[in-house]
Amino acid sequence: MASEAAALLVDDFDSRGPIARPTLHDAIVARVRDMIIEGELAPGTRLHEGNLGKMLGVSRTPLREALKFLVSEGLLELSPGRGAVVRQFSAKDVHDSLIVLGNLEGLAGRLACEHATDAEIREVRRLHDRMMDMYEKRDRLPYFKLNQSIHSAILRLSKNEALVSVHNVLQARLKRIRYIGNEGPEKWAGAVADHEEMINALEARDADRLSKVLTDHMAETWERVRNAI
Amino acid sequence: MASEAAALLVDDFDSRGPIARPTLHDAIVARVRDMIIEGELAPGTRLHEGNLGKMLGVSRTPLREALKFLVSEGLLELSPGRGAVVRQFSAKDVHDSLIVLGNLEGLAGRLACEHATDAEIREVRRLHDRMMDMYEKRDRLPYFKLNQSIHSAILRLSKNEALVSVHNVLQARLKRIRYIGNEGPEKWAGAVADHEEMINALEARDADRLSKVLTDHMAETWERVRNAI
DNA sequence: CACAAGTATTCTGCATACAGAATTTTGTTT
DNA sequence: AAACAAAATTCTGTATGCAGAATACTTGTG
Repeated sequence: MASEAAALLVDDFDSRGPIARPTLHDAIVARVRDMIIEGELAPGTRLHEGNLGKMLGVSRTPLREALKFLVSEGLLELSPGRGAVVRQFSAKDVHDSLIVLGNLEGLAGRLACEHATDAEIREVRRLHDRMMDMYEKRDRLPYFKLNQSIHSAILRLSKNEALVSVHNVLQARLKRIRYIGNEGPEKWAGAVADHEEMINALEARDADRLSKVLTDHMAETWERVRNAI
Repeated sequence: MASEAAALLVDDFDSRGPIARPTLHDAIVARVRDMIIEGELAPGTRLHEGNLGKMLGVSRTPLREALKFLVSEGLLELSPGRGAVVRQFSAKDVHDSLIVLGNLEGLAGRLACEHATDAEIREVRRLHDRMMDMYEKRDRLPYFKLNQSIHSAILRLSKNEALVSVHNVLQARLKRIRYIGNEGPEKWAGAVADHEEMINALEARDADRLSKVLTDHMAETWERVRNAI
């Protein structure tokens, strides 16, 4: 039973090495998180433990544990006596989060200039160039994904676990909104210009410049996204 | 049964108004969090669901849900097949977290200068003066608590929910360490001087100055705490 | 026909039961 | 006495059962 249920969710995994193998808990969390981010579970939706559990092929117990986890991440809200609800973010919530994200990315950029190796920076450059290719072709989805990768990479290069972790939490809350909020051509061009400056600043290890670009870039993200809320 | 268990943990609560009344879940989370922060559950301790549950007067189901919540907060780690363990923070973890906290408080100060009302700033001044009284008397515990209140107040005055929430998470992770890490007289004096500058900058609504003091103050916190790890 | 009260149903929150993994204890051999 | 193997025990992970709250439905009344 346990293994049957797990089979539906947990990918096969050859367990060499001491790496923690994915648990059912992790799989449920990841799955429900994706359902929220991709809009399958719209904000305000009340999560029905019975149905959702049947849908995922797990019983209520591990599902409820996963939901509590997502409550702590801020993706769900708990309404006592009536279970979990997909959290609604107001325009102010989004704006506030973007301000914090901008600040965190600014800090990450600063630290990355200090701690990244040359090889790591070259790797970001490769991501950047591939992203620019996609921009030339106006191929939105791969552009979007590479864009995300570049930001994640800069976070990772800060070599600051705590920073990565809080950034991820905030990022996850907004992912859905940023996913819908697709800018027009003019704004897209602006974003691309920002990215040119980012990679240049990183290669020059100019912490102040990189930090500023990243923070400002996030402020512009608000402009791109605000009317999509 | 449910109500009996709840009685052990959940304070009595007259339920007028639409304020969410504390649930057993919240009570367990708060209780275990406190046990970790106060060192009753030392880092590395493996949490025994049976014992801990009996101790708190709740069954394993809601306890496990609470533990998952605390895992997401970063206070516990999950070791598949062997339950939850109180997370150990390395010196680097603490340092990294303090850097992020410093940045967040800096941002909070900047925003507080913008958004706080005069009355709110006067309220912080009152906290500050009371704290200085406690410093004169060298009364450490109330000093410590007032100190925390001032920092929380500045966060709150930023009027940025997302900022408050990520700050709280990081703060909780370090609370235990900061609680032990009691500085000597020289460093204490330095911290007090920082606080003088903070309140002055806030009253002058000098965002740059307040932001800088807060960030630097956190860097000094590292010096005060580093040998306690 | 609208609406309120009472009833039936559904759903959450918690407790318990059970299987299998992890750990400890015990026994045996060298 | 040390080291290994096997058995017994404990503990986690999951499923299920049950009580009470929340919701939907039904029926009676103005």
